Amino acid sequence: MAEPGEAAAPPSDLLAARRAKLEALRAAGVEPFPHAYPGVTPVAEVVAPHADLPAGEDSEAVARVAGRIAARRGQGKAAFLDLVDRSGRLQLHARRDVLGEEAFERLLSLDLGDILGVDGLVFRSRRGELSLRVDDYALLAKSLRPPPEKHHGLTDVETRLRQRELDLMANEATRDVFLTRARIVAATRRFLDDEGFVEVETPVLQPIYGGAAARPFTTHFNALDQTMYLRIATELYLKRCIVGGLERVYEIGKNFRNEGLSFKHNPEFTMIEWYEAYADYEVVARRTERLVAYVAAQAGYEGDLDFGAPWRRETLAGAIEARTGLDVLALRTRGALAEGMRERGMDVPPDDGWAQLVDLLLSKHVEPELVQPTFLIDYPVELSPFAKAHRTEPGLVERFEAFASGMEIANAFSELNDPDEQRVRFEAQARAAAAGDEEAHPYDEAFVTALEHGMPPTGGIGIGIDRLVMLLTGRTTIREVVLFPALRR
RNA sequence: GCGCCUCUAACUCAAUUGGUCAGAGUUCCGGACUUUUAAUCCGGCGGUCCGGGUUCGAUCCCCGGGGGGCGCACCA
Repeated sequence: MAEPGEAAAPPSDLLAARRAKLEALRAAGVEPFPHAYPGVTPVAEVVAPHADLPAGEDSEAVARVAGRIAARRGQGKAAFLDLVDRSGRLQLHARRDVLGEEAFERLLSLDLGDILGVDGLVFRSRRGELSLRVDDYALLAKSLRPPPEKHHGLTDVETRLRQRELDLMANEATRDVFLTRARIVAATRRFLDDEGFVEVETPVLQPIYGGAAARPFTTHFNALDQTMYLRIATELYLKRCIVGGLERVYEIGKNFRNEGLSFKHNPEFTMIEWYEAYADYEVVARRTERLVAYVAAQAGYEGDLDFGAPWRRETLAGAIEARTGLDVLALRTRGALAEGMRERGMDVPPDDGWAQLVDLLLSKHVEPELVQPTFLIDYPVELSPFAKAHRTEPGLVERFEAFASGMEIANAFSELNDPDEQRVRFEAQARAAAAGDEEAHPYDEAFVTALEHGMPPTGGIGIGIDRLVMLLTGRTTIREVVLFPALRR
């Protein structure tokens, strides 16, 4: 790989040849980087109306298209070029008797990867390919580097991720993923907007982070000479919006967590959180089912996951017992649960408390089994500092997480709105922090003060958009659904 | 952070497991060709991630470094 800071410029005369052409074009009075090319029609819209045009016949339609030259097949006094734009690919037929010798030769001297605009007549070739006869053309931008291999595309994972523009250029499947991602986000907004939610924007740069168990990215605000954090969740500010009376709010945005990379973790990732007054977690669960089913349909999802409501529901404790035989609610001390785990031959991390062991059992023995969309409900309070106590089960809170394809995709609660109880929870987190838990929640007095003004009963949820996109596009790593994922340097 | 694997032309791949074998296709250059579509045909340019070491000789072996992949750890 190239050294940092140095252009990745191999000593190749491929580059010199392209630069020489650039200068030759300028010398001939051709502007290689013109300002605009108005009136372009996507090639898919050029092709669509002519499905019935017989082979070998001209239409009466002319069109202006633009895109990148992807292939060229010379024929002496004529040539075919393939033009690719966002919507598809279209064959061009250039003829010397139509263009004249100079324009024809100049067109053929262009390189693969150059951006070209064309006016021409729609026809179908003898071999049946819908094509455009080039009547006039303009170079719209000269490409000074060779594009990826035209048959095999670009396969090198590192190049695909570091130079996503080349991946998008060469691989239609990559373009499809990100177009689908855009549809998923748009459909999510549409769904919530139609149900009376207000989209808001809360601070990304925060004096105190909170709302999740994670280590933050830390930075410094020079003007105030104070430490700032990139948010790890939008939760606390959104609940302050509920206190303020907005009643139904959502935010789609990036969160940042200073944790490891994996197929399902990127340090910055997109989350939607919504909060609705007067709702509990059951109301939120039902809305989640409808939202995801709607989004999947809008994204054209045709895979094996059935997002139709209702999703399967299991209690967390029941799910663990069914798969390990351990009743974590009966083994309610660290010692008892650890003993039970050891009896079954499981390793017990020495520093984990009871709640961490429950979390471990969940992630090791339950989560991977949850392929079809499933809600796990009713979590231990120790794992859930912002969730309201369960109305009938002592020691539990009203919380669910949603899973699919063995991966968590959402986390929701009946929100804790008792400020005194919230203060107690923060104090417990502070003790955990003092004991060395780097992911304990910092005490957020501004949030508690807000709760003291009175927050209505509220249900809230966070859904990982990247993971949802993974499910709906059939990708198995988050890097395939994030345009520019985190890589070393 | 740990373990395993990996790095050959701009791109997609092959080869040697120490010795005139670093090769093919794409791209690009030159030539032929007015309905091709991985167009075809002829000729040409171009390379072993970096730094050390062993050796008569290293792309191949050893050490160190860098990038990447997978797994683990971490991570609601």
